[in-house]
Amino acid sequence: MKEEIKKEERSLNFLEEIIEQDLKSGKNKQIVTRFPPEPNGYLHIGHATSICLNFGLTKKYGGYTNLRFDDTNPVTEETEYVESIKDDVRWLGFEWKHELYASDYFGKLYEMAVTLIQKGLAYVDDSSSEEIAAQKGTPTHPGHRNKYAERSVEENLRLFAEMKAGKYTDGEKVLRAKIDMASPNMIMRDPLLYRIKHAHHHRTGSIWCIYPMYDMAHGQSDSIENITHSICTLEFVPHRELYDWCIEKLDIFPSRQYEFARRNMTYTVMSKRKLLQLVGDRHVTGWDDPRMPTITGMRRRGYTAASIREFCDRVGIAKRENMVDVGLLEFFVREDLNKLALRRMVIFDPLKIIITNFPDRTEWLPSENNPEDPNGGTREIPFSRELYIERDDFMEIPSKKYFRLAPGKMVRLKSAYIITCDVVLKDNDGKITEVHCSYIPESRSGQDESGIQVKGTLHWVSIPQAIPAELRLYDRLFKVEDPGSEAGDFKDYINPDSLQVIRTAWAEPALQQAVFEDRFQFIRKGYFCLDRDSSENRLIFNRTVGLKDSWKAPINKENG
RNA sequence: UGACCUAUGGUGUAAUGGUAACACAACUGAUUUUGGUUCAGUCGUUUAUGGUUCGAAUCCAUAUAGGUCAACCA
Repeated sequence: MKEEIKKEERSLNFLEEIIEQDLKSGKNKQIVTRFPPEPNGYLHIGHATSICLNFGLTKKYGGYTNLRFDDTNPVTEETEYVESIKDDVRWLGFEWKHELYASDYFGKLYEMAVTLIQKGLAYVDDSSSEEIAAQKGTPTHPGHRNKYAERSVEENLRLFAEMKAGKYTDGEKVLRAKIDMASPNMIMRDPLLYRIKHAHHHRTGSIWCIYPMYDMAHGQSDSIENITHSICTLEFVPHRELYDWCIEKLDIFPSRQYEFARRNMTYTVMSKRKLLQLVGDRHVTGWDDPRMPTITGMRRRGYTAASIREFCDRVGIAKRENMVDVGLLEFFVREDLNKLALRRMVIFDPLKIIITNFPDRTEWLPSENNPEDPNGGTREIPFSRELYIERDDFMEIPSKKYFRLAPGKMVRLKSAYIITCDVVLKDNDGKITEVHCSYIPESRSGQDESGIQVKGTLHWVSIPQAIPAELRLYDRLFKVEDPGSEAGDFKDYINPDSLQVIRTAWAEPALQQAVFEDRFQFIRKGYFCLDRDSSENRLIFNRTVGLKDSWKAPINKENG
């Protein structure tokens, strides 16, 4: 019985366990987390994991999550990114309690630095960055202090004030914590706290010319906001010692840092630097290129927010390095889209069919919008003498398990009639130009009295009413699972066929009414959405993901 | 010749000293007016070696492998 109860519950991840303990022990009355992006790039699927984690935790346990921009480096940060990040978080379906900026705390952080100086725990160093690096030692050899570490509190106070006042040039002086130059943790070897940058800041303008480093800003900001659980990725593990040191020495609210492993995914790259290169070198059309692992790219490609959330929740988090198969992400989109996508018929590569015994008129046939949705309703689709089917849905000499059209064989046209192939017409090169078929009038969909059972059902469009559309078929951006770990430049592994454009596909007329919010399943082909490049008289669809395809063509490779 | 983090099916994540499990993938079969969906089933897992224990994926030791740290980035 105990086992049955256990099965019902989803097991807790390590952060949920910590939180439940903290709540139970009374250490925290409510949970406060933050999502702390640096506004210097666009959010990607890895950030989505962090967003879902941070917001999900406070939603589950009560409390709230702040959106805090970690904007302590004015030279790389821009307002453009702030807006895109807010837009992406909102689109994902989360609401932050407060919109905050580390730059909001520049005054307080300055005061904290002064406090450290007064306690003899920080000093102004005139060394160059090269000198500081050299004095730092190596992981296996301790570093050593220089003469600047001996400066008096008064002198440090004066110099730091002068740094703030703009008396010195960039790089001339820095403020360092006075901790331990022999620490086995390199981060603790008198880390830099403040540096001089005469640069325009996207929010504070030119008020400041000194800016705090990450370690002087992040934990302190957490503390100011009473963040209870400060969740970050594994590369910050060594920083935790310094994070705790600052909190202890400054005697401020004890936020605690916890680390989880960042999310990696096959056939893509996730680092901002690499993503920026792809955009900068024009390997993709922009941050929102549907092949990008960015939130905005995935959104344009047709991914739903719900599917991304589901992906993040069900893949889970832990502390070990991971490489999630992109197929898992695709599974969650298909799962969501299958429930809500409107079924439509589109011919990618047309083959003309003449129904020789069908009169010269148009018959409108109802077809369900979504077999998974009982309330989905139907639409009318035109049927006529001249139709298009997919070229690869016909084979002159069919292989054994070919269910589709072939000479003398019967197939059902989806929502219409059963047809038989009678004659195949070819041009001088032997290419099939046209196939003549006859239909079985009693086999009309929904009122079939023919009694004929066919193995295959094809999608089709009526030529006179067909509307042209451009299709953009996306494939993985890279040819290898982990481009970052391959020899040479990761860009050498870009998949040259990651975008296949079909200039003119033929769509059923209902697609003329497509709007951006619509999600479609082009029957037997895949899930599609309208691209924002579309215009009044030009429809462009992005393939979000193909349908799962268990059909293996025996001879010719096929089915894009 | 350092410190820290991590090792569970092909992938991701559980099992919190008591029968190694879930999802994806793969493979069978059934259903199907989408070779989709759905349903049923199959496949396959504790890095190694010692130790503690009635009992170890779990605790301990050693080894091995992978990752992180020597930015005036975050």
